Amino acid sequence: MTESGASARERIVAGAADMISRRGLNATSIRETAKHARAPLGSTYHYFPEGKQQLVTEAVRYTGEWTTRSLRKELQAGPVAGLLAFLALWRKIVVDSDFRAGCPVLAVSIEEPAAGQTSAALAAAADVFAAWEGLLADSLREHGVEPERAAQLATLIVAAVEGTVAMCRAKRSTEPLDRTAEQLRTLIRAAVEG
Amino acid sequence: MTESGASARERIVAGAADMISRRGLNATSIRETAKHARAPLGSTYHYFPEGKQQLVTEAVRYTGEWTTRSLRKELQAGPVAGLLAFLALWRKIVVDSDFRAGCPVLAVSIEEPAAGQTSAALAAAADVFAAWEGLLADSLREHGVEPERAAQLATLIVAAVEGTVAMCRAKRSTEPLDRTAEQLRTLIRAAVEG
DNA sequence: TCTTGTTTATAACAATTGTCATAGCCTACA
DNA sequence: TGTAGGCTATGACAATTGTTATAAACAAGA
Repeated sequence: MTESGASARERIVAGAADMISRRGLNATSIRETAKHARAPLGSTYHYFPEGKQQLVTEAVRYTGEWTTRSLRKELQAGPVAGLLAFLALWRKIVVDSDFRAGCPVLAVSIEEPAAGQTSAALAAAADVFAAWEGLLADSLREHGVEPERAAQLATLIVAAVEGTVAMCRAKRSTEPLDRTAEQLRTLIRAAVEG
Repeated sequence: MTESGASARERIVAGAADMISRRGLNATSIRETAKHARAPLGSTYHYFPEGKQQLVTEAVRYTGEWTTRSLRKELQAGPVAGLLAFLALWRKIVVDSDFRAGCPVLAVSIEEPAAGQTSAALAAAADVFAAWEGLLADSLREHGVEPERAAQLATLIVAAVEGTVAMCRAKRSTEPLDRTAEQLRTLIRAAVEG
């Protein structure tokens, strides 16, 4: 295994996730992904013999893993802290990219799979959403929120964050994030205390 | 002016909006848009001399117009009724398309404009979001919600709905919409009554 | 050193993309 | 009837797409 910094394979996956988060799924070509990772095109099909579908699926999972790790860690300080960290994570991506990048999981979710077949990448996206919701719902329940309300709130939080990030990109402003953050924070606080 | 049902121009715009809502911006080609509208490719560049950029921009505005019209009408019965109608509108699109279609405005928002230039379509998307937020915030204020809270709530609602539609597509289920609907409804009710 | 398996390097393929040009049709008005 | 202008039809262009094939370079173990 040849290493140069991270492995070439990992660089390709991470680069694909970044490019998908900017341009969307279909506008991200394997050639440019390889170039972006300074890996040759041949290597891409060596590492991902099932082609683009496989690469995209792994990119979604990759994004899911590190965001989930971050969310789980921050939730140890309670649901409000977890929410704020989750928001901060996406805010950084949006701001650092000058409003050009967002969430690759969302990007994959809104591009129709090719005719007839169900997409592995889409299933991976659903899993990531479910993981986030699960972590948030668990934390809320641990802080006294009844199960059904916790599940509803978790879904609302994930959906609102994803939608807000997209709105920030369109408006080229972080104001939507500020507003959503404020409302979600008071909402969680009320649920936990009530 | 040759009419066949709606004008060819309008058919092209509406078809483009539908295709973008399924496949995303970059995967929607002008050729297929024309075919989908049963219009010749030549006509597309006749009606939209500025090319794809213009067509996409008009598709976003088109979507914005009829959703805004619907939202404004339903809000006359109060903010909760408006919310429910807004949710029902998107639910119908998601369900009728077997979880393949979503919101074209969101789709345009998350695909990076070509290097350096700012995209007219992206600006149109921002306008649509702002229009929805404005209508919701106005209604909330009219029902006694203080201005800042109304604005925050309006942003949260739009973001949550957009995010939820995407989650429904990934999961191939309307459950996210059910959960979000429930939470947003009680949230609005509390704000209006409080 | 020789050999085996991983990685890279190139080239080619059919298909599709946005865009443009040009020639024809076809309707409406004089 | 004729003529102008909106619309259609068709074809071409360079570029890019996903994918496959093939051969060279390379690494490490025998």
